[in-house]
Amino acid sequence: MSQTVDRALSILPLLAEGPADLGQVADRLGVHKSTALRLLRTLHEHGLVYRQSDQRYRLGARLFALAQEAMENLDVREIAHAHLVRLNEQCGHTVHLAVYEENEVLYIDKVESRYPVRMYSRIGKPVAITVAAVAKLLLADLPEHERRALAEKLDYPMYTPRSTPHAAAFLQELAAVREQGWATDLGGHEESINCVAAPIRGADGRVVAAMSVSAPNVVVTADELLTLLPLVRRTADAISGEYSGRTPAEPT
Amino acid sequence: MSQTVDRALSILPLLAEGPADLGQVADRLGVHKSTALRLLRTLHEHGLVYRQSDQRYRLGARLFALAQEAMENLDVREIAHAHLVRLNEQCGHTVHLAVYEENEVLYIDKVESRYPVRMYSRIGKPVAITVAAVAKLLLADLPEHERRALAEKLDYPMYTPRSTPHAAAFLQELAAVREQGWATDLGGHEESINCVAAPIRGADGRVVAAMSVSAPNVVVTADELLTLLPLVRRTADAISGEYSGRTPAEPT
DNA sequence: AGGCGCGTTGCGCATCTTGCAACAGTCATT
DNA sequence: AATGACTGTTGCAAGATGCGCAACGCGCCT
Repeated sequence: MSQTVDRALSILPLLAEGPADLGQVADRLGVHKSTALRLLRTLHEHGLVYRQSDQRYRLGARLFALAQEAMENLDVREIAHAHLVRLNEQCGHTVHLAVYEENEVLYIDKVESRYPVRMYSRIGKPVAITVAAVAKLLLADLPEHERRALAEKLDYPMYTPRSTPHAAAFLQELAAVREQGWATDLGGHEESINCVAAPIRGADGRVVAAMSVSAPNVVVTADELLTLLPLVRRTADAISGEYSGRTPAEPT
Repeated sequence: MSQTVDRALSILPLLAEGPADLGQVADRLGVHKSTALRLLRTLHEHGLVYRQSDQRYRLGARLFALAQEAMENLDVREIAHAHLVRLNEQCGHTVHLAVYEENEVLYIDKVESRYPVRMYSRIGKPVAITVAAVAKLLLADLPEHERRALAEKLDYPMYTPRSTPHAAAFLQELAAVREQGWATDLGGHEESINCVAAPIRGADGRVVAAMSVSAPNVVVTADELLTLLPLVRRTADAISGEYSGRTPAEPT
């Protein structure tokens, strides 16, 4: 809506792919070099862009700081963290917390497994939305039309033979998840990794976040992991209670 | 330099403090509501800003994704990661990788301790620049005038009695670090936590990153931690060699 | 030396942004 | 139920602001 800002912001994803010099930026924006220069300068002043020694531009440090601050300010995250740690102490596996936002599901907290074999994931990284257990819970709670629209729009990459293959299957899965109130991912993303997840609800019953426990086959079988379901659900409910203000946590 | 972009970007740190509604944003920017609205819309389209259910604005998901991508593209990080993991396997403690950029030092990678007691830190979080071992190494390598200017400008918070108290002491410490080629932080940030750090150098000998091993007193004493110094330095040198192209790592 | 490529600057024109004023919802109050 | 206050939203005209051009400076390679 605002041309100048629009152009300036378009630089960011472009630089996310890797460093670029002034000419490249100007070209890919379709503007004159002098224009690109002024935009980059402004971005630079705000620390969103960094000029490395070879004069090329990279994304800057303030971006990390911003993302960090933003994350710390999420109320769910703050409330949930202690519960996640406790759950990790009890079962030892990797625990994740995720939220849905604008067609994406992303991890906003994580407690690492205490077993030597760990799964790869990073806070802030968008989740494999068609297969992850937490994603299923978050999407299952969207209003009907929004859910359908999103499902149609998504790609369905076959990470493994057990990945969700297409929109129809996904919507069916979401319906089931919505019914049962919990979700799993059994080798749908990485062949040897299973997850169990439960929803965290706000005062109005809407799902505001989802949490999961993940573990590789080599540590526990899928069946063994499923025995943790009650524990996971109890933890999620405890967080829900505290988040919606029903259970006043210990004062801070 | 570009007014519109400047204003738009000023919204981000503002929202980082917490959600705000249109009026608040307009006020703090000192512009008309309609102006603020258009800026927010543009930010929204790019996903940098999210509109939560109560209509207030928050920082958006794409910000995380961008920060994430930016991090993944740092060459040092990519090269170093395997080495950090190996070091962690050997000593079991928390391993950090940090870089300097525009007056800040920030962690760009981390391998968690395998001991139950862990220190708190997060990738992307700015480091306590006046006390952290990695910060000392990175700043010690700055050109004389820049180093001095920065030292004068910094705050020197007394996290503990052993924190660096003022610029003079800091500059002296940096000189020593520069000489010996490694650095420590013995309880300068958290009373019970010690770190040993070593520099990673590019082909031209400049310090491009720094890595450290950290452990709380309850796990190993400072003296015991210091016995790891040779190992840390060897790891750092290995990364330096690979980064500067001298040691061609296994092909990707 | 010469030429090429890149980043940088000043400037006039036109565009895009701005603030206004009026409108449309939503909620609380009377 | 009607009133008022509040917030977010739209169309518009005036002019400040960002735009591309062309020329310059600089380092690098031939």
